[in-house]
Amino acid sequence: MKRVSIKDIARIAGVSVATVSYVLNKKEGNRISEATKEKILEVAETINYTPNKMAKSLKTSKSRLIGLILADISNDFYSTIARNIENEAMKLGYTLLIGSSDENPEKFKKLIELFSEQQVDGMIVAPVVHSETILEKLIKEEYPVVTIDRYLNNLDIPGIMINNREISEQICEFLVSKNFEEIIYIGYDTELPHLLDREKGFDKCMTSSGIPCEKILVGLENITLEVQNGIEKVIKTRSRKRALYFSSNKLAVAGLGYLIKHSINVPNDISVIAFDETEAYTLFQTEITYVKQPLEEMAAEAVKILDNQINNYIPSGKKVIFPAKLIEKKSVQ
Amino acid sequence: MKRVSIKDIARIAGVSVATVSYVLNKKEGNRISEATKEKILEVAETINYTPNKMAKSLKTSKSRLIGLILADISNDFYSTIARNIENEAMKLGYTLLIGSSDENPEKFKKLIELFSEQQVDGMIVAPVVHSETILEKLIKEEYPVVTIDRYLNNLDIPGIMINNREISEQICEFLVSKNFEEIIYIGYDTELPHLLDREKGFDKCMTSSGIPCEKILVGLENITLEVQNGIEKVIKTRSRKRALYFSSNKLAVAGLGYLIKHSINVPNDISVIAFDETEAYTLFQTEITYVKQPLEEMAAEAVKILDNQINNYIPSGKKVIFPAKLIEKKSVQ
DNA sequence: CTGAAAGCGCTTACAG
DNA sequence: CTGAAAGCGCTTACAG
Repeated sequence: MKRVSIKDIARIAGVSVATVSYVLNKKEGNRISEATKEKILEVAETINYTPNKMAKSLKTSKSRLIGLILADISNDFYSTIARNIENEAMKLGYTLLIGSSDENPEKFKKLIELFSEQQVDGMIVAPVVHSETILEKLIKEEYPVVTIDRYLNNLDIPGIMINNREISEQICEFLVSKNFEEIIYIGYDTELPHLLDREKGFDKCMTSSGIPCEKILVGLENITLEVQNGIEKVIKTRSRKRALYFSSNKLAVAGLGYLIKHSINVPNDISVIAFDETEAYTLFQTEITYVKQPLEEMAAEAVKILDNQINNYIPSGKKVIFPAKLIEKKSVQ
Repeated sequence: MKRVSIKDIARIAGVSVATVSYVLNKKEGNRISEATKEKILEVAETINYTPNKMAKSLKTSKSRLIGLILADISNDFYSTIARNIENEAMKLGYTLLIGSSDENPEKFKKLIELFSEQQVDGMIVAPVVHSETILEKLIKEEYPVVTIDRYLNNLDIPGIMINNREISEQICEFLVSKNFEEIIYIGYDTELPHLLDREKGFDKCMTSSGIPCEKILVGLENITLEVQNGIEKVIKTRSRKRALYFSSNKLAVAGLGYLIKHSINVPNDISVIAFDETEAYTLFQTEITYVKQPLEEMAAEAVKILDNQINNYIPSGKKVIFPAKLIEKKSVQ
């Protein structure tokens, strides 16, 4: 795999590497004669020249690389974010490095280090718990970083998120208005602030409404079993008009899987509302009422802010908050 | 974002950059005294040194970067592949660049060029139609490339795939053994060889069995509508014992969505068998009988072969063919 | 045990 | 209109 370089072009065309560099980068501005210009382009073409962006990056300190760290690229929700970010990044001429953290702070840190050694111009990350230290180190170095989906307390990094607490309250108010006798929140047992916000929204509304409620909180992994056991236990008590509120797509899929398996009809036997979209909902017997995050707009904004930071770094902890939307279908009655 | 370099360490520690490089890379082999070694490590730590992999790559011509090109990273099937490749690549110390081709040869070419300019050590790609030229160019340059999931005719690149034709025949034989009066294949109208293989398997078995069959072939995009119209048309004719054979997860999701919407019961009204796994199946009323590809093993093998090619390039068109497995559930009766 | 020097493939002020 | 030269941050044979 012998690479051809600007030097080869220069030699063959009988000019200096400087001249070659100027015409290849279209920075001649009338400096170079048409003749040499054509010659150089022709040689580049025939010897099949591919520019070495590493060398360029080394010289210019700009890599046109962006690092993206999400919890798990094989999760619907994150792969949709990744895809939208890919599209936006490509538009601006960036190439994407991707890594999955698996909610593991060690892995998260490892990825940050890997990407920063790789000289990415900036990163878009969904931070995990206990990743404050590594992120603080990054901002101390004025490394452009933007968070997406999640945020961490006391961390001044620009971020893109939704109005978690408010939309959660809205969901609950919506459920309250339907006169349920019991509302069950299925969430994560976690310290991630954006998830706690969803829980807080639930708590607040439930307290003020006085409707009996229950919470099933599961670990971030192996959720299927925990969710199903949780639902089973709660449902065993005497029959009531109940609603299940799933605070993520994965939780919803786990829960709906249980309902299907046990022939529990939605919404006749129980109502369901869920966070996030997923293709899986389309195969469920009942169209699911869910909370839609504007992922495309969020991705676009994340890339835009990151690009701005890359071009002109300004310390900032500004959060851009997108309103999520409750999409009413047929799973709540 | 001022970067600290090996030079800074050398200056502060009062040694040469060569010495610093040796201890940082653990290539001292007794050359360096414990004292200077410690000193260097200490300085590196305190001034927060991050190695510049680009500079290293430039010098060594090894980037430890792998480019991954799939059709669409937001598609379940591909994001699972991506995740598995990520895991394997990380184990071997590679970092992943990712891009989606959207089945578009121009985009595919663009990504290949981008990645090769970025000096990736190798690429794992799911080639699209009409991507022969760009891939041939790559192999002429002895650039390590491995295909996954798909392959192209007359293209000598190592590849990982499943036994598409054989498993498709098996599926059909399985259906034939169930005495269906009509079997309907839902596939893509495409030239992609691995998909044609699935169709050929179907054709062969159907011809020999003599059972009436039908094919619904849809374009690679906007499949939902086409699949649903196709099924609707076929189903209108007088009632028979029918089976639907979906040749991809996306087609299956589109088709099952139609069945759900029209309250067509599986397997009582119609049987269903599908290629690939997807989370969505778990929310369908009936457990879907499907073809499982060993994606984890395939990803591991792809990375392994690529790594071998990177370490010691050998022109090869060898295909590693993994057997797919028919997982019998309850959607065929 | 350690350092000076060349060089990877580029860009870009500077000089002519 | 064009080129010589320095330098980005590294590695590595070579010399001592």
